[in-house]
Amino acid sequence: MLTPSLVQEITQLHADFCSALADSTRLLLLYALAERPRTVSELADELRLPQPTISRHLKILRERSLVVATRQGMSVEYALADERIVDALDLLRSIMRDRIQYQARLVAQP
Amino acid sequence: MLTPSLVQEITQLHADFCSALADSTRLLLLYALAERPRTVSELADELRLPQPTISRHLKILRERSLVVATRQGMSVEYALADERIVDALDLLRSIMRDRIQYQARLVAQP
DNA sequence: TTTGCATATACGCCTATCCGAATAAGGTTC
DNA sequence: GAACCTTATTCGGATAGGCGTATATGCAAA
Repeated sequence: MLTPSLVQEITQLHADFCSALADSTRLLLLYALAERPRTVSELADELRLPQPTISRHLKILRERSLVVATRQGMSVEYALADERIVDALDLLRSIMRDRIQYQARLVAQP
Repeated sequence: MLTPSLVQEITQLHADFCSALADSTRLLLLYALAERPRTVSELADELRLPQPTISRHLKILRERSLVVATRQGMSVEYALADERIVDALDLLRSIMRDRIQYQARLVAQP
């Protein structure tokens, strides 16, 4: 049953997390930060994207508490706010992989 | 390291799943279907949304293999394609809950 | 085959979001 | 405090995605 409180929580889940995950650049940022914290310019170098683009995406991730920022001297270091975020993404990836395998098996059927 | 194949996979993860999850109506549909399969009109009743709206969202979920459709007499029954989809969403929900608790604790600090 | 129910699609409009380019803001170093 | 480095923001234009309404399609029962 979709109780009002569940509806409310799912609405917030969308507003906070899911809509933030709906951009491939932001997914790449999260995976890059899953390895280790990085500064803005490091991220811009690694993703080969303009620095303003990176900053804009980091702002969205920061506002929704997916990443945290700490100043380190002249630069700002970003890190994942919760390691489990990539766990959730990895779970989706394995679902996706299994689906592809299943579809490939269907095609291979005589 | 963001290897080309990882970048490729994440790009597809976004295109297939994450962008499909970036709508609160679709999240509600997935949670409704997590309980039990339902027909289009049942879903429209439960979410109190127009039938074309439900059909449009179901099409998106179906195209990305998040749900599967089977005809049952005069109506069409939809079901989750993989139960783990809601597991991933539930993981995100618990991250969200923990974050809220953490922030509440910060505010409560003297 | 005609009628009717359930679902799917088309169209037009509106809003949200992304990007590139330019510029501002915040710290650090000298 | 002036110059510099890093990061953040703003602006305009382009695009994608959502919704309501109307309508089409697909089965099924008679």
